[in-house]
Amino acid sequence: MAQQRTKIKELLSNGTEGKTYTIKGWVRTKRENKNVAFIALNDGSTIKNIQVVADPAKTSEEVLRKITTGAALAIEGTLVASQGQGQSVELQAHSIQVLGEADPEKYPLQPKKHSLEFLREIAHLRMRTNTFGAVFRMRHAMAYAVHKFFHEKGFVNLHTPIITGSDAEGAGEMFRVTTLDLDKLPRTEEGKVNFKEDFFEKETNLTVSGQLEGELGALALGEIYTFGPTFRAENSNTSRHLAEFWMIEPEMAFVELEGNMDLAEEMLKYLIRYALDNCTDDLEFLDARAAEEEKNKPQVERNELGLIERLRFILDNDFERLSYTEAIEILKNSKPNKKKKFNYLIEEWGADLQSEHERYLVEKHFKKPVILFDYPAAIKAFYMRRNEDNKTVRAMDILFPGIGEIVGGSQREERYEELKERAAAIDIHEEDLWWYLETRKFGTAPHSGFGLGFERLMLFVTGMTNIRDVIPFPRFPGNAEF
RNA sequence: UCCUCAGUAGCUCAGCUGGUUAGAGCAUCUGACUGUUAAUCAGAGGGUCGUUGGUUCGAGCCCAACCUGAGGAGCCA
Repeated sequence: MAQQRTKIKELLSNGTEGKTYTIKGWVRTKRENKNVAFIALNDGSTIKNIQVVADPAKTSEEVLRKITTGAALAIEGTLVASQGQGQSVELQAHSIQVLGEADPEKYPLQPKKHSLEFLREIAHLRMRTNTFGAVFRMRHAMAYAVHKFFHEKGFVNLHTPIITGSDAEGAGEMFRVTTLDLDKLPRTEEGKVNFKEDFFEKETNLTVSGQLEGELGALALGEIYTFGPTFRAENSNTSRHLAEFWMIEPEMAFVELEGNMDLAEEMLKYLIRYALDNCTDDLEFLDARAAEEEKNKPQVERNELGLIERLRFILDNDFERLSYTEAIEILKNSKPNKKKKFNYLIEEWGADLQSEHERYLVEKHFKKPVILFDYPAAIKAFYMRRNEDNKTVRAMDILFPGIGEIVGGSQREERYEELKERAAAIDIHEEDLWWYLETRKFGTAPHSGFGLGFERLMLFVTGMTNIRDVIPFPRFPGNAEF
């Protein structure tokens, strides 16, 4: 078996009939009788299996017995036209080597449908299934497409820190980073923990956003983006939140809110087009899978469009852009509001929108992605650019059907005095954020950016419905297994 | 964190009004079958009914607490 292995994807698309190949992979199923054995082998390079045909007369009984679902095999054989129906070519095995057995009594993945909940509990093995193989191949394709998109547009990939010393953004609970001995914490004279003795000689946490550092980059390099892990210690138990997730945060100098919205829409469409163009096999599988799931849902909850149709729909339609104020008007006059069907009724300007309101706008009223902008300052972050009306800020959220908020961004407050004032109003001390404020002192300029939740994009693109199923090893309250 | 629902074989589930020895499909194993497609047919093995406590002559079923999971809400990406 000196020959180099050929990946199954390559073999199926470019293999030459009559030639000898070596393939390596894992058994999905084996079917056999006295005269012939069929092995469906998968190596992860594609969702497709190759059918290996083995002659029981030429294969030892011991080897044949060890070929069970999950076993790793190395096979040398000749690629031939298939005599059966389901595939055009198959590999006629000359020799089969069992690299690793998988005890069929104990191996949890058997050739049958498993629930996603069960597979989540065996995340170390779930990537061997069709569904998760497809999802994680697509996750790679999307990550690659993100870098490709920004590279082509001349953005610089800026690596912002994962450990941060500023608790300033106030974007929720953070994970503490420390090397202090928790059993013997050093104390100050007032009895508080003395962080002067900690590794960084100050309190440090895992980042909740690379935005503030990203802005520093944009105000030097022009256009930057970050793409890295982000951490929130919120006690969130939903199908849309993770404690550790990946976020893409572009930041552009000399760009105002409209350009920001343009970039976000262009990017989302680019990524979705990339999926349609490059992940055909996996998408077709996931499309069929989602259609199967739909059948089990009551009529009212079913999607009007299938997965691939939904992706095409995004490409063919402009996102609906409307101000918060316009959205409130629509919601105020909507049927569910008038008939008091909303749990939270919309009565006046200034109310924060609930999930049910966002869903109504996206799924019922406009039936396409919606970009909401110019929100009340009171419900948005301190760093967002204040409008001339003095009550709204240049914020924008992109809402997607079935997912909700996929992008959140804004034009940033570039005026020193205004920014300082707004930071102080929510008790952020100047000495903690001096470096951020200084960019407004020296050569400040209008600039904008947003954050795109990578896993939320993955939900949309794969048709999966739980965010824990689009990241290989999900982190959420009470769970850091694997 | 809150609300709702669920936890029975490896997996997905049924289990009547509380009543004798807890069932099915798939998976696994054995046998049969000359090319199968999650093969088919026949048979077999497989259970601390989430945990703890309670009610009762008797609990898979009723009650309580806890644990785990799902859906929804909040926080947000």
